[in-house]
Amino acid sequence: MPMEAPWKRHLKPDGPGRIRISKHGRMLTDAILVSDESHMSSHTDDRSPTQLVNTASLPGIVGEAWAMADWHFGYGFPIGGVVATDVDWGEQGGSISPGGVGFDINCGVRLCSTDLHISQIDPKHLAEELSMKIPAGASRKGGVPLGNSELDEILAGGASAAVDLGLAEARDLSCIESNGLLNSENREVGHKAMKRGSSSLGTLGSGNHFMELQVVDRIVDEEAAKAFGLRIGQVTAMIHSGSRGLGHQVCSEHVANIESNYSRRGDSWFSEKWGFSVPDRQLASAPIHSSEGESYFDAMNAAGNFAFANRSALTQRLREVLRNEYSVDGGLDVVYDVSHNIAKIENHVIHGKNCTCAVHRKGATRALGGDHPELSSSFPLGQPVLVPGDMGTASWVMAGPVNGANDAFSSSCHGAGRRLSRTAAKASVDSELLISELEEKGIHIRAKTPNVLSEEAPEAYKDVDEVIGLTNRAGLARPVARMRPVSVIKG
DNA sequence: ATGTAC
Repeated sequence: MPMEAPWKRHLKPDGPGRIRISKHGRMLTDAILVSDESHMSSHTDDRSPTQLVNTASLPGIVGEAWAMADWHFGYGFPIGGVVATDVDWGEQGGSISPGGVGFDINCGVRLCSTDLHISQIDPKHLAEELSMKIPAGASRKGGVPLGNSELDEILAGGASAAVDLGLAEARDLSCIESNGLLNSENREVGHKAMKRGSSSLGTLGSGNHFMELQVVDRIVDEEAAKAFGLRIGQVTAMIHSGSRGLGHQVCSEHVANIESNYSRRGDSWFSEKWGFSVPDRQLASAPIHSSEGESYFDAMNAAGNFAFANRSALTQRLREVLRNEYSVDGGLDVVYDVSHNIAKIENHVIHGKNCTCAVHRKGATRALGGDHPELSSSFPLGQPVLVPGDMGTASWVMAGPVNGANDAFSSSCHGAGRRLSRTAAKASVDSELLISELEEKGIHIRAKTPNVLSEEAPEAYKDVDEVIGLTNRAGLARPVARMRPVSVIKG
């Protein structure tokens, strides 16, 4: 008989949509799962709450360790995890950990609105056109070739550098998280990562990445939907992609570098250099003000800028396709663009005290209140929170609070969350059958690799509507509008 | 997620 996971004896309901794991063992803080009894019981894998519990022992952690409603198993940290550390903790600051951000640095979602009504488009034809014009799949084929100086401009300037290079529109910038720009002073991105970035800009990638045309099929919050420029029957476009091989390379190198400072000590991993101890080697972290910590943070931001530019370049390709079909570009505007794999320095009030902290969001979306200075009064009803579901069901737009911050360091879920592992999904789903089933539902899908389709099948994901409901009940973000897919491009 | 193994 396998031993029961210790956290199971420390669970207690903590209001609607929240289950608290009280501090026990090596935890420095409590942990909170956005979940309820029925949602909990649908999870047969105990490993991700164990991962969440492990993160609560990161040096310098503040508040609680959170798992958003779409939590599932990840590298060290659970996906859906939100962990904040005090940047002024100890001699060199609290933890910064590459595992708390993920391999696809600044993977994120962009939602675009159009002037088109669903009755004006031919989704099957557009799926075909998009599949020919949007570079997708694991290769870099079709990406924008960049010289080293151009690539460095992107790493320094993010989405605005994409505008300068003619790969994006200036009017899009104010509708991107952090205006599409993260501060990277040194851009210490190795030559391998530079090479991988030299021809992958403007490519979708593989796995759960996609470009999708959708139709707004439900409005829950009329006022916010109107403010976001959304209405029933309208065609929208959603792009889910990240920093491609460049970000992956940056993460791999820094994971290796930081992990190399840890060695086994009893049942945990210890860094002599920093006096840090973590229960899992994959949680390896460096003090944020150490040279390793600063170097990772700076390179992570550079890779994050690449991801903003990548989603910008993909938007431009989408505009070209629409321009070919209609006289103009379909009136395509960016509603918002969010990151769901990033660590950011933010000010928060924790148990009544102000704290500058490094908020790690790994598979979690920022959800700022409408009065936050960054939104500069453009979203008075709360920051748009973009939640892609699965390709056979729907995606959602939510909104952060009207005022102030939510309890999870202003964070929300980032998707439906995986129910089946990639391998389990591949074993149980026939991709040909899936294509015809989706076609019958009016969803036209084009994929570079059939295997990806099985991995991404609707049954591989949790019910997105349930995840949205939990997030709402937990008081993190409120649902605004639901979009149903009609044309889907996969890698 | 990923030049899905250097």
